[in-house]
Amino acid sequence: MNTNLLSYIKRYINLTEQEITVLSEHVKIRTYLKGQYIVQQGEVCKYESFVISGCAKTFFIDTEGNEHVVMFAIENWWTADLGSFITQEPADYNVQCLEKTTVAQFSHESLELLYAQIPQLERFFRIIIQKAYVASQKRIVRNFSLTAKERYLNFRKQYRDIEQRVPQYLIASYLGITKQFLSKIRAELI
Amino acid sequence: MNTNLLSYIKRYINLTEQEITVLSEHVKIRTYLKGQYIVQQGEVCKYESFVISGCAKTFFIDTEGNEHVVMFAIENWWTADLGSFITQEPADYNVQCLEKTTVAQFSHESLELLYAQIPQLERFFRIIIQKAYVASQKRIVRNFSLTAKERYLNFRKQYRDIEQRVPQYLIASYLGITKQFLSKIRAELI
DNA sequence: AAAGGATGTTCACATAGATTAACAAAAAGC
DNA sequence: GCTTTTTGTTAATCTATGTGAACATCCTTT
Repeated sequence: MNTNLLSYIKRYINLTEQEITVLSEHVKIRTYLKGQYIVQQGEVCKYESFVISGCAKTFFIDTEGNEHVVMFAIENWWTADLGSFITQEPADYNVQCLEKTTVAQFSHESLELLYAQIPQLERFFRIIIQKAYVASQKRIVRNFSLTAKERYLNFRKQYRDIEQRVPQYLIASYLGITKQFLSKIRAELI
Repeated sequence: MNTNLLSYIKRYINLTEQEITVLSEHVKIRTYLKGQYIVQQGEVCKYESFVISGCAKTFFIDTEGNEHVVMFAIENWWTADLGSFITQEPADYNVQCLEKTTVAQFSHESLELLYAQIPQLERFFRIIIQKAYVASQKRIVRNFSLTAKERYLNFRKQYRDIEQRVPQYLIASYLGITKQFLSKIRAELI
């Protein structure tokens, strides 16, 4: 059983040795190379993935063929197309690795089995999702009430570790602006 | 025990008669008049509220004093400042009734007690929040990839029942545009 | 070291949507 | 029924951000 994942789970719930064993039997560790896809738009999202090491972006291609970055995931973050995972219908998003990335994966069937065998996991995932939901709402609010420059500064403050690792044009996409405009903002800040 | 709430919960989990009794002991039914606040920015959000009848808006006032509508809630929707409810810290948002509104409320303490006594509720709220999270992510995506007109059309299609009940300028605020620009879009559509 | 691709910058011009202000229409109060 | 308040519209002007194209850097790979 991966220690990163285990200590992450233990922040929220307590598990017995036996439960940990059950859990570990249903988690699959997998490593993807830079550029590989964990989830592909149009295919069913098979796993919820916990990032052990590396970095991935979630994005989609709109009707005009433009790429939009929805989120990034680094160590100790979860990534998936949750809508697709829940309903087992085709994904709206892609998840692609920006570096060599190792993840711990839960399949849909495994997770349902685990919920039945370790009811505490319902609590664990409820808490995780609650936090993600709150963060998501805050992002909506920021997008409406802040300028591009303010959003960029906020991003830098909140995700400095991500900012160091991913190219500017992906950050621009995440912020909902063009790379040229981000470049202009960065120039102004010096 | 309110029938709306009960049948809503039964869509996701099965409860015994005894569990329903426990549940009903911890739910408070309350009616607010038009204009009253269920949650106030700056105060701790005491309840998660399930709307039985009526309509409410969630909004916040930014540093320039402008109001931004974050979401609406009508029959069978939940409303709260979830971030504040979870952490029991001051709320970022207001929830104000747009009509006379009756809600079923769960306090933080009640809910923790209920989770302990009816573990299935963890599952129920996990599922609810997962759906809310997915919807929230989709909204972020729409805000980035669609024009104001497209967002308005999408809103009309998805929330026709809300569109009928709330003034245009609140819809404009929800969409992140001015009421004047929404008016222009509406004129174009005829 | 040269060549090629990925990434970042600058600038001129275009546009979606904001702002201000005036007015129209509908709803609520008296 | 008339007045006041709330809600919705129109139009002129302004601004934040997008678009396209050219160029500059910086990694890779050979």
